[in-house]
Amino acid sequence: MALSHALLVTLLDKPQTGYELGKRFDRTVGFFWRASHQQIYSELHRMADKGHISSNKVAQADRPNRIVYTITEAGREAIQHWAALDSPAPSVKEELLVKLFALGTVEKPVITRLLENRLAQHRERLADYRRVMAEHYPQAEKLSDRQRGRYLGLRLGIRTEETGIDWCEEALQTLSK
Amino acid sequence: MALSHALLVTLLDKPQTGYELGKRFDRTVGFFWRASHQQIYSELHRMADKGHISSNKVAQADRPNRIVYTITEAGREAIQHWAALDSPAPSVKEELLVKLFALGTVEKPVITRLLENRLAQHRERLADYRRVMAEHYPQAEKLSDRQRGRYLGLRLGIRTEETGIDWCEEALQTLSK
DNA sequence: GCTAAATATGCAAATAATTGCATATGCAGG
DNA sequence: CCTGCATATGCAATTATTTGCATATTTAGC
Repeated sequence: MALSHALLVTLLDKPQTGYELGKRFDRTVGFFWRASHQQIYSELHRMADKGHISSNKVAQADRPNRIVYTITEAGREAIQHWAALDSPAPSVKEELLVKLFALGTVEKPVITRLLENRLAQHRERLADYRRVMAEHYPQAEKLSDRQRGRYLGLRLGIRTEETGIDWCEEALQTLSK
Repeated sequence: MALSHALLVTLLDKPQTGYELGKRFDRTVGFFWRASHQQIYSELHRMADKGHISSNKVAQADRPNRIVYTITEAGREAIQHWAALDSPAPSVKEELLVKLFALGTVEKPVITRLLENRLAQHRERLADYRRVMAEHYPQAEKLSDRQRGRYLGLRLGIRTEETGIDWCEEALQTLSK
C-alpha cells in the first residue's frame, strides 16, 4: 500500500497532523497521489501501530485537539526500502477521455463543454504552479537535494498543464470543424 | 462507477467478449482507464443484470466457450446520460513522483535508476502510438466523428509521452549535476 | 446576531480494486 | 516431449477507496 508511503514522504518535511497532511496533499505530493481525509486519518492509525510514525496529542484550549505525527527511524527505513522497488505502472482514471471515445454516440456540444471546463482547469493550475515556482524556486541552480525533488515535481506539473492546454485547444479546434 | 461506462464505450465499436475487452483496454481506452480481467468479468455480469448489455454464449469445440456481449439501447442511453455529467478530477497515483519527493532521504542513484526505466517506457509507448497513428490515421483531415474521438485520444497519448520523455531527460540532467 | 467557512478528527457502510488461485485447451519453439 | 504463451472465464479473500454521517469550536463576512 502506497498511501502510507506518500504520507511518510510528506512527514519528512516536518511533523504534522492529519489535517495538515490532508491540506499539503492538495498542493505538493497531492498532485501525484490523492486521498480523502478519511483515508488519511485511518491510514495514520495503522502506520502508528506499525511504528513508522509516532503520535503526540496536543490539547488546545480554544480549538479541537490535534494529533501531531512524527516519522520514526523505522519509517525512514521503510521509505528507503520501498523507493528501491520497481514502481507499478501509474494508475490512470481519465473519465473525460473515455467520454471522448464515445463521440458519435454522444453529441459534440456535450463533449465541447467538457473540454472547455478542462481547459479552464488546466489554465488555473498552471498559473498556480507558476506562482509557486516564482516564490519558492527563483533560482533553480542552487538547490539542496531535498528541494530538487520538489522542484522537479513542480516542473512536471507545469509541463503537464501546458500539454493539457495545448491538447484541449487542438481538440476544440478539431471538433469545431 | 465508471468502469462500466468505459466498457460500454468500448462495446460501441462492436460486440465483444470479456477477454477481447480486456485486451483492447490495453491499447485504446485502456490508456485512460485500466482494469484487470477479474474486474472486467465481474463488472460485465453486473451490467448484464442491469440490462445495459446482452450476452450470447458461443460454444466452441476447440477452445473454451466465449460469451459475447452486445450493448443495448438502454446501454446507449446510459452513456449519454453519464457523458453529460461533470467528470470528477482524474485520479492520479504516480509512485515515481512520490519517490522523487523523498530525494535527500533516498539516495540519488536509486532515483536515477527509476527515471531511466521510466524514460525507456515512455519511448516505447511513443513509438507504439506513432505506429498506430501512421496505420490508422494517415490523413487526419477526413475522419468520421467516431474516428475523431479516438484520433484525439491518440494525440493526447502522443503528447503525454513526449512530455514524459522531455521531463525525464530534464530530471536526469538536473540530478547528474 | 446569523451564516458560512475553516479547523480537527473520526466511524460505518458500501463499492471498487487487487491478489491468489483454479480450470482447460491449442500452438509454437527448443 | 516439455515449456511457456495465448485463449477464455471465473471465485474468494483481502485491501483500498468513496460516501454519508457525526461532533465541536473559531473567525470572518453580511
